[in-house]
Amino acid sequence: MPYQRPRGTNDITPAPRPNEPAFEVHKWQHAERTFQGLVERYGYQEIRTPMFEDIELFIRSSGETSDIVTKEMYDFYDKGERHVALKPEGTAPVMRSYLENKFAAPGLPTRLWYFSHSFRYGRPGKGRYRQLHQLGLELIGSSSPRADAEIITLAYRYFSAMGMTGQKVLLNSIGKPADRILFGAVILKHTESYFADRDPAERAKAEANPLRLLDTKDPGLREALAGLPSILKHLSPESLAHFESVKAALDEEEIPYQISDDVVRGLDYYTDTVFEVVNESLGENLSLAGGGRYDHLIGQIGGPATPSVGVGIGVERLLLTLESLGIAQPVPPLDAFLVAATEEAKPPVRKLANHLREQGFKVLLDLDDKKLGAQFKSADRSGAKVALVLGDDELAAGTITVKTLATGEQISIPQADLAAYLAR
RNA sequence: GCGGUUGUAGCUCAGUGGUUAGAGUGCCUGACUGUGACUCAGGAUGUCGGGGGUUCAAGUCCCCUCAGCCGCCCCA
Repeated sequence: MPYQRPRGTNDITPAPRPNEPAFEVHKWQHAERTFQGLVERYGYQEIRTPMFEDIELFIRSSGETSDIVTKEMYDFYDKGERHVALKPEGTAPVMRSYLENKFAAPGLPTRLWYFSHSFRYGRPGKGRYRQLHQLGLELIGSSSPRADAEIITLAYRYFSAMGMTGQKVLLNSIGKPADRILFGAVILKHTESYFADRDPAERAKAEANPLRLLDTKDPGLREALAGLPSILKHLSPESLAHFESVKAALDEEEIPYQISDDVVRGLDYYTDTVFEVVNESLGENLSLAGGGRYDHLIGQIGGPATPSVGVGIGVERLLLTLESLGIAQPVPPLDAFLVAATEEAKPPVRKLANHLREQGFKVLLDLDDKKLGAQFKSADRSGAKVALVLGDDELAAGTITVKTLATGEQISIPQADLAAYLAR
């Protein structure tokens, strides 16, 4: 094998890859179309941004101490000495474009969706890739709790529309930056004795962003955190009221969720609402989607303060979850495979193929002058619903033989009735 | 980035340091003169992930490396 794909990347192929049924292109197409169909009914419009950006954009938005910035960025210098990074997430580029191109509709919140690559330089594994794909939504310009609920609702309904069951929304609020500074101090105080005899690097990391200690799996640290009051007890009255309204709006939409006060998210730009969507069948540690409100992001990258909320959905993880749940995805069928029974029938068969294609049918025929039996074999493997046979008898009578491949049943119909037969 | 584990035919996998590396399945051809799947007969296929080393001899032992998977970190 002279070459193999770069580590942590995937080929998305027309036929399933061994052990990787999720990377079949028709499943991806279905996922994209379903998403587009759903969110466009809510007024979202597509946006496409470049695959790479000035690295500063990500440092400013995600936060200098975030893991994405400190160790997971695919960055390089181009021939003009520009320091750029393959985008590690979708939100910052969309916000940059929004600011740069000023396409906001006056008087209306801006609703955007995207389907995009993301790149994260981590150790790959199942459901964890260096090149991954995200479907995302951004609702820019509303501070209403209904905006938060709209985003969460759409994420949840999307998974349902894909046939998924068992997805859970984990919901939390991390308040405003001021709340977080206060709560961070509380956390550090609470874990002071634990960190007293830890190494300085670990201590520094904790001090840089104490909130991230909350979702630790380290048993010692978990113990040290025991008895710490919930972040929800430290919210300002405004944040608390916002959180209550988000919950009420989700109840109204009948979206099930569970409050999970250890969901803190890895990016610095979130304010108030944060959430993740998980599914047991994918594994405890992998989330299907994550998002929240980021009222200060646009301000952080140099624009006017603009309240916004969004979500990113992991396409690989979505499809992996559907596989592990055994949820079948529709395979686009071929309408017919045309078979020429005799040499004389070949030109009419080619003509018929074109005729059917003009009418919108998906048809295939033999290219390699195969014998009749081999043509049927091709028909069988093509996945076509029927084989259409033209030979001397049919040409003389103006009929066509239709064989249903799954059952082997064969009937003869007038050629004039063929389109109506296939369309039924 | 850290720890563990795996890598042999298209696929699933056997293979005590000792001829020319096997099985099942799939694939190709034929029996089949107007019919795929079933049956029967025949056939092709490997850089044993890659590189180096030890040895009379390496798929097998050692080192390095690449890739997958599991756990950690983190997240989609």
